[in-house]
Amino acid sequence: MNSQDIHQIRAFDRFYTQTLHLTDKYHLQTTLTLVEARLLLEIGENGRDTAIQLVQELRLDKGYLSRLITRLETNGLLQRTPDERDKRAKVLSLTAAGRDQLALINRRADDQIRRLFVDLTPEETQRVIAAMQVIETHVAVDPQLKTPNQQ
Amino acid sequence: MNSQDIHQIRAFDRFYTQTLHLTDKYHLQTTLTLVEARLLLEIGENGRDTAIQLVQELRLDKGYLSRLITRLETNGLLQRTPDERDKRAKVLSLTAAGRDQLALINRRADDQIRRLFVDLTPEETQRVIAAMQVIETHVAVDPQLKTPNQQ
DNA sequence: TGGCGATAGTTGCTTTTGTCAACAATAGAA
DNA sequence: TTCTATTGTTGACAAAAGCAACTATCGCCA
Repeated sequence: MNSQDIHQIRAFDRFYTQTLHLTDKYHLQTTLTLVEARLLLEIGENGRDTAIQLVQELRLDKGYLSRLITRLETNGLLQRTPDERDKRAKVLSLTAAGRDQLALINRRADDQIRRLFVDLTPEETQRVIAAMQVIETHVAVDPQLKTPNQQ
Repeated sequence: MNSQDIHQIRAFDRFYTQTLHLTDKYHLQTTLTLVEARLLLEIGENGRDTAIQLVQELRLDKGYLSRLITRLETNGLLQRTPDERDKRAKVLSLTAAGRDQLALINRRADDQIRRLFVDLTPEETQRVIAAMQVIETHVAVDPQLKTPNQQ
């Protein structure tokens, strides 16, 4: 792999981060911060999450997470219910309002994707999607991801 | 563009953000924060930057930026020299130490890319790069990027 | 069974990061 | 010249994130 290749890949990285500006994708025009949106997403998709699972999946400090959850609970977006089997743990789930909020976020994210592809012909769109699949199936997962550095 | 397409694209986004974990790419194992690394990168590549240009390019608050620059200057990584033509402005440039640090960051970023591609055959690598180019040439730039929201 | 190290979550405290507004100095146009 | 816009700095503050100590519970095992 020569340095020209690396240069191109890094250029793509920059392009992708800027264009898709992944950082503010989900919480666009909601009152939620990015982390809160990610929390909602995670809890909403997975169903029965517990705080420690989120700490691992989202790589957050547990104290920080605890406060985030409290905030979302205060805002009525999720609820903590005691875990029957493990009385230390609390199972997190979205309220109806939380599901609404999540649906809104998803709709916005979908819209954003649609806008990015609006000028492409169906053929071009398919080419891009195919290209994404090529990348996804070939590029290895960075091993550093597997060694969480949070407490 | 159907919802299945959108779903795939969003899945790719998640994959890409996580795998490349773009957020901590540049400052890996250096003493610099992400923003500082981006600053160094920007100044290093562009040569004769001025604070206001960085405000626009990196979309930072100018007060915040001012302090960041001070910090990097204190650490001996860059210097401010008075602009001849505009006495309000100061031209920013890397010191030798700054260039060293930047080189280190670049080396680390390159290494990370290399690690991600290490298991691919040369042919697969070329396919991925080609796929990236397909995406890059087809996907539109998000118009929101063109309307800076910083002061 | 009960004692003990590990785990889940909360809380207080601190640091880091980012925002906002006011300000001085200079630029540039009327 | 005078007035407004621009560049950069600073102070005050708010939000985000991290660290460490603590409680309650778990689960192992002697």
